Amino acid sequence: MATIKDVAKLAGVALSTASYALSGDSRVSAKTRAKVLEAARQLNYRKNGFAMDLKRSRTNTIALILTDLSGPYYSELIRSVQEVALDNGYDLIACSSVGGRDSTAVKFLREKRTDGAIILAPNIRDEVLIETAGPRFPIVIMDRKISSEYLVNVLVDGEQGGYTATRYLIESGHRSIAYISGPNDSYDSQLRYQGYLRALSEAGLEEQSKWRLSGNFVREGGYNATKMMIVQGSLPEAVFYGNDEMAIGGLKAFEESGISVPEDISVIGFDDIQIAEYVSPPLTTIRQPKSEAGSLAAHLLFQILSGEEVKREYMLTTEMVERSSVKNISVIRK
Amino acid sequence: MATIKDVAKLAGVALSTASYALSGDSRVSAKTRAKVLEAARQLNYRKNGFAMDLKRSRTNTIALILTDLSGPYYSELIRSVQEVALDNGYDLIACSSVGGRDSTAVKFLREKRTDGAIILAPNIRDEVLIETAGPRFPIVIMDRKISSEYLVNVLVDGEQGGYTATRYLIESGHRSIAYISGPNDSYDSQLRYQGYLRALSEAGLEEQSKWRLSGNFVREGGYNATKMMIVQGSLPEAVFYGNDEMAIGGLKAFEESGISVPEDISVIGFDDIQIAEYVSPPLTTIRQPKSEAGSLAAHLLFQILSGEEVKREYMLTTEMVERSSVKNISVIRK
DNA sequence: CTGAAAGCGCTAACAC
DNA sequence: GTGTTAGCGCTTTCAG
Repeated sequence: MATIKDVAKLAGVALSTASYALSGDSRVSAKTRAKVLEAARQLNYRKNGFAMDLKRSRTNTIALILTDLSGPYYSELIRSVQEVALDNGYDLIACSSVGGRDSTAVKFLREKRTDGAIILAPNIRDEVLIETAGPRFPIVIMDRKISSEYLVNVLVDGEQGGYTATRYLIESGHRSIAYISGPNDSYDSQLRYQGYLRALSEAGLEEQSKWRLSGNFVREGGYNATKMMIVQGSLPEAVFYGNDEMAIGGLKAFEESGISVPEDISVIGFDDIQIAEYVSPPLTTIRQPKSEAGSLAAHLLFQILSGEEVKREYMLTTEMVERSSVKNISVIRK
Repeated sequence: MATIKDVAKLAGVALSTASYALSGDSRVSAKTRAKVLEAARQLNYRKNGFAMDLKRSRTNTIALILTDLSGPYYSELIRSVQEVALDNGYDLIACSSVGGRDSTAVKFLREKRTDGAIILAPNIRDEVLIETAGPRFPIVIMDRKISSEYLVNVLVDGEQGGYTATRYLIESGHRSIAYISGPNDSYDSQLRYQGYLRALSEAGLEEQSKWRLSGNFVREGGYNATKMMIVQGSLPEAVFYGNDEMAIGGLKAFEESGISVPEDISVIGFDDIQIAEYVSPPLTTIRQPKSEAGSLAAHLLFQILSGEEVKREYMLTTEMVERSSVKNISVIRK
């Protein structure tokens, strides 16, 4: 691999001149620059990124850390982060946190291979984040609330969202409402559940333990939980799925059992992933402001990087999206 | 930021001893190691990844380069690449190629910030790839066919897939079949189109130009193209969408217009993305072996990295997935 | 087992 | 304008 030294030698100039020419410094004459560029071309010279980063001690790159690089939920968010990064002239890399403490994500964090990071990976422990963040390495956390210096939280009000969803179901005349949760240790799932409970108790309704199932936030889990409810024989009037993926799994389970949504049972999801409007029936759900959250997170990172002050916590709100998976049965009741 | 030098000083040992201790070299005594580790802890020492990479001149990281970090199609593929990378003790980062020659992807490629790369980004030009690949930097290309030293192709037989899809439609009794294509410059779209044409001509059918529309491989595009066909007034008996996303958009357009699938018109997609079986009706489609392709690509990369010889090109085949969006009307014809 | 020293490839003073 | 030089932080010979 040719180095800048080789280029300088071939061009017959000093090392630094080559460096200047290559980075377009105005000091070098056009003629010299041409010579250097030509030499670089001949040698198929490629600058070594690490050497540069090491020297500069900044990378011009931020990391987006995700538990799983796949998954529909993240799509919009990634896109918005991407956009903001590009606008700011920064590069963005996505790393996965699968593998726990040996994961790429943790390694990149610990070794500070980027200038900052946005975290959406519940499996990374709080301490790692707290230890890693610093005045020269800002971190924006989107998947939980941690109060610590140098850590900024961008959150979505899941409690309110859970409350809104449940409330909507109740106002549509439903009295028995199941909640299919995400993983038990999920911050988001817990918040939504709190909201669900609040709406229930406000309406004088009691939670029934047989109607609290876990679906792990995945389609398959929603499907299984729903099947289980069906097999048990007693169905609620409505079910609130902790996210859209599980709701979609649930829809399939209902369909397979000849139970029609929303005629026989109402369904509401959470997130408003892109596919939600394409399933049948189109899914009524609680929209999370994914793009907004992503943009905000990225903007905050760049603000910190450029020395501006930002708040420690930002709370975004959800929004009800009415489609066709919930039926208003309050009239029938009368 | 504390450096290894500070650690060595605090621990009262030489620089190299600290380095050895930190990397677990067996040369240092347990006692010394403990001293060093303790000093590192006290200083909250973090090794500088770049310095290490620079010295070692390898990164232990591979890059997966995607046009768009989002999108459902990639999910499974990413997951399988991830898995193989983890198994091989390598890190994986995903970079986007949006932004063309200024994109993160191109920068990482040119500056060789990883040990190798897997490409799934049609917007990166052939030359960039050819110039970048080398004996010390293997590249696996999944989105087109390029013959060049150091470049390995992992392809899916789209022509055969397009043929199979169309053939299936014809055998189910359909005589007029539309094709909704991806972008015109898409290698994949072209291949599928070739297969479509082959099946058509083999059956003595003619392609009708009014039934060749472009949907750009996105849901919205499929929706619009379908709407356009509907507005034009004359519908084919079946439509072959270049990918599932467009087919799902099409399904929605049909539903909105009161045209029922598959009773009034048959629909077939391509890819078999996860959601395909959850839409209504469940989508009949051509399955691309996404996980297999991802695993293979990653395995090849590691084989090359460890000095093994591999073939230049690997071709994977597709598979028909029969669900409910195609109706057999051949009986009716008789 | 430990320590001194030589760079990895590059940038950025600083002197000419 | 151009060249000399001192490191960035780390690994790794090579002597002791």
